[in-house]
Amino acid sequence: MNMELSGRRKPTPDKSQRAPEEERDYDPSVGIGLNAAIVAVSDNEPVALVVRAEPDSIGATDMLPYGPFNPRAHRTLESGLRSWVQDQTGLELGYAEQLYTFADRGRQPEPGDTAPHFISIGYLALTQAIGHHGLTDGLWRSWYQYFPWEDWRRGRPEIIARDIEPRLKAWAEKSSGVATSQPTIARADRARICFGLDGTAWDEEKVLERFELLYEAGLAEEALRDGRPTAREWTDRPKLGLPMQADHRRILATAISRTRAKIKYRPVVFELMPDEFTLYELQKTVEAILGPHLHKQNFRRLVEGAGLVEPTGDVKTRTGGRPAKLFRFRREVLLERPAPGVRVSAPPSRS
Amino acid sequence: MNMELSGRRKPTPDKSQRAPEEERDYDPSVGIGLNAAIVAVSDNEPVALVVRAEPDSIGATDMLPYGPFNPRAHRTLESGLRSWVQDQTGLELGYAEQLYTFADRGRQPEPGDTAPHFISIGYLALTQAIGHHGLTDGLWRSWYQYFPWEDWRRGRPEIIARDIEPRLKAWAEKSSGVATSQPTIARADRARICFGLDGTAWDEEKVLERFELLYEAGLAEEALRDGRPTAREWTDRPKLGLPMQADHRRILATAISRTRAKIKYRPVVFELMPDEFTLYELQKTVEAILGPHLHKQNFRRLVEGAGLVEPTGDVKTRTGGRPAKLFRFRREVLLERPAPGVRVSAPPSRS
DNA sequence: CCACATATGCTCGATAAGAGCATATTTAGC
DNA sequence: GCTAAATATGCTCTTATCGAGCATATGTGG
Repeated sequence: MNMELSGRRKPTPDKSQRAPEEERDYDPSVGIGLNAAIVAVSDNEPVALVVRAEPDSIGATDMLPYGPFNPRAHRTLESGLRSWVQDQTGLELGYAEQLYTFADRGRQPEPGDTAPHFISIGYLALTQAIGHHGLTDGLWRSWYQYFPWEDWRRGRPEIIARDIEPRLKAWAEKSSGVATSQPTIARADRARICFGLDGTAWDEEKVLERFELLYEAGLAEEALRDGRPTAREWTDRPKLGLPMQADHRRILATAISRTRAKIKYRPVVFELMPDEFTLYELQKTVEAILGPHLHKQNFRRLVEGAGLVEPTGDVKTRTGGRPAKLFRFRREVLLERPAPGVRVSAPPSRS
Repeated sequence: MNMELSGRRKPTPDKSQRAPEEERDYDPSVGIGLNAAIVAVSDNEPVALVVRAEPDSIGATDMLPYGPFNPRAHRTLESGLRSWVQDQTGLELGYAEQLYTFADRGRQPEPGDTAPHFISIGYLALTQAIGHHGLTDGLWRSWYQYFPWEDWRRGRPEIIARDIEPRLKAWAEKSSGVATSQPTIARADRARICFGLDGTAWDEEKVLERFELLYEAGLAEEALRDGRPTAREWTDRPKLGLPMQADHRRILATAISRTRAKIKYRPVVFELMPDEFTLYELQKTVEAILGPHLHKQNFRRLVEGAGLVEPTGDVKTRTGGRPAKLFRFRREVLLERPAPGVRVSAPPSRS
């Protein structure tokens, strides 16, 4: 390959600032897709906004709202994303942040050297769960339908011990063939760490690692579609979550990872809440995302003590007991300290 | 724009999986650049590997190793990056992770609708500081040369009170003109939070936010180059750090942010260390990156207590005092708990 | 009016973190 | 060789934080 960037040896020409890029051999057959994982919590269920492919077409799967990045029409990646989401679903995004850029060859159907390549730039958006009215298209679907093993709200999900653990163990047995002198972590160890097997603690943030492991082991339907070698014996296996189009499930997994991580150190839960809410509703929203149950009194102390909320003065009655005070988010905290999140520690794992 | 993705309304054609992307209007004039912020610590100085443009050419600036992504030659983004770095500098990368994808129009010289657009995918690599031998090109340069206000190792850097604070205050005075009914944070507040003004605590992780603020205020040389409106009165101002080519300084800022954050919760310091090291050397490396001085005894307790290291049995003499035990990284921790980092808390800010 | 459910305030003990004291072992200078 | 200085290392003490439980307040439904 060329070395033209080694400016010290070989001076770049006059128009120095741009020059290097223009001189390179560059492949124009790369498309750039913007993908949005739009997350909300509706009735204590964390949901993502998906668009359905035609149900009766073969291989129809859900997909995230997405569209190509057009540098002429879009000033920034994020504005391009917002415009696509608006067009496809009618939703106007609030909070949004970039997640990751995916480009693995082979992570799309019909791979091959001749196929044009696509890069997916994934975004995470947090919003309130507005009803299906207001949406021109798309629907809210629980993210646990795509990742049932992530739902620990009622204890350790059965699917892990029943469907995942035995298959991962089998996959780990026939090790990767390649000599493993490398410092790569052994398959069995990866499985144990990712899924909390053999007494290892469950880390709710490892959503992406878990999905990647299942994909690699040929246990995600997308692996079959992509023609991965290990996927041949797959057909008789139970579905491990709903598949999605292209690499969208991977993007959604990244979104869940990020959401679970960020909720702990930045006040992002409030993007998911209505203007006024009770502390218990707030707690339930956090639990919907993180899984385990939290200690109610300590949660109160934490949230109030951090100055994240202020009482509105009103109360919410008909809660089945003593009326709950209503609170609102104190936006001012963003101006104070480096605004903390809802720090919670996982309870002793109930496996 | 088109709505062809709304599959529920308008069925996608037969080859359903690929179809939507191919039908879109997609602009092929987008180049994809891979940029590497390669970080090491040499003699207690955090350094990045940069390639110098010809010194006597006009506007010559440092740049990060980079090259275009070529989907035919590169299986993944990361492998493409490794290959570019190897070609340009002779360095073989170890640890690498993706940082962010930048694409703002206007964040490059000669912007305009006719100019081709480039997307920069930034990567962070951590490595040992090998000598300049072994490098075919490029040099290690302290990252504090690009961001002098980030160097808190000898207390609060003077440049903040002398050069930055007054200019940011002036910039905040003539507010953004646009009516600020929006919940956007006021300029003065942003400056205060980013740079720890008026008694606000310094957050060493806000490296990117600080640089973005300086750019926006027209105080970064790149802003002048990009023809930003506020940059007109800039010429008589002192340089605030060395500028870099294109948006490379922004990528480096992101890399520093990520490094500072990650070192606290993942054992990534060890990527920067030789195989054997003393605890004091380890501490000095952490301090080079994070800035403030740490309490030596507690640092020992923390690192040893977390099981991150094990003694080799040897000692290092001629340290100027009692010989220090040598340690090595216990790679096994990666197989145990979700492997913690070197948790450190900032000492009371010495402002 | 009572049983019950939820909301909310407060305390207690375990643990981890910040800070300092004390001791060990070397090098440098006389 | 002896001593001062420098660094390494172990231990203790205090304080902040967190998990957990008890107690009380104030509604709803029968």
